[in-house]
Amino acid sequence: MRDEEGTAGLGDLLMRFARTQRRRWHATLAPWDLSPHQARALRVVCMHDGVRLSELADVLRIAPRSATEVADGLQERGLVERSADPADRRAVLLRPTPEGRRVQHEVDAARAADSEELFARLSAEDRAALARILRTLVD
Amino acid sequence: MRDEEGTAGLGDLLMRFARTQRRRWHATLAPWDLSPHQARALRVVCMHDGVRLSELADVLRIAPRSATEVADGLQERGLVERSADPADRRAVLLRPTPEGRRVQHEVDAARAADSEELFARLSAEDRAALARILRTLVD
DNA sequence: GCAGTTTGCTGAGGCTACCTCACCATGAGG
DNA sequence: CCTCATGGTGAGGTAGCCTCAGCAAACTGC
Repeated sequence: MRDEEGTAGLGDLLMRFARTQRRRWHATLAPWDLSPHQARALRVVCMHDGVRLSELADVLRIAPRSATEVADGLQERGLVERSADPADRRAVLLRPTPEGRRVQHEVDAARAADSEELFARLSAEDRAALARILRTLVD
Repeated sequence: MRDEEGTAGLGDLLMRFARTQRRRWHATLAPWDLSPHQARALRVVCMHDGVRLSELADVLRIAPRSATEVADGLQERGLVERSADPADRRAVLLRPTPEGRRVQHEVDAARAADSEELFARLSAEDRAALARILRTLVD
């Protein structure tokens, strides 16, 4: 464009690659029939081992009501279970089931493998540079 | 994670930043009440000046039926108009209206400004490196 | 030419993933 | 206690996709 290779081009490039990556992630998730949000939620639940719905909503950046639905989906598949929060009887704690943990590990491995494949064409230096630059941007 | 800083971390970083960028783009678009797809479509229509719905569907990577809806949205706002393709009377050519061109320029400028702000913390070298690396990945 | 197939668009209808609003139960602070 | 804030959920709505069927126009082979 008439942009002498400015930041707009950078943004486009990034968006474009992110789209590819998202598409691939979606495909990676297909065997387990999980949506990206569900996979992220499962991950969070497995990490913290006992997550409130409101926290989940916060992490996923969706409305609390929508977190209920994500949790429903995972619970239907038997990957998490709702339990009472001993500290607050209003709250619901999401905990992973053994099956949930298993699936989470599988998904994690699949994702890592796919990521590896995706970034394979990059040299070690470029990976390091990319990581450094992205960290600067995310800060 | 237990990933000795492998590519999974890279993918996460990228996704995370892409999310930020997407959110910002969405916010940038708010004044014109356009969806990302509509903005992309408007851009394509302005670029090529005469785009078939099927081409649009192709570029946006959505089903042809959905391209009709995107076009409907832009037409309702008076940004594009449907005209007959002289070469194929089945086809519909999307053309920008003067208003459409105006809006497209404004959106483009807003996007460039936002992008500039977003990447401001990067040195010129880092921008160049990022662009090079992303181009490698996109190839 | 002209039947048969393909192509370009769109109406109808459905799904998913969001949302807001209203509600209930519980907790926290005068 | 009485009020107000908070955590989750039922009800109901919307946006943006999809598939499928249908129609008109364009190709294709005989």
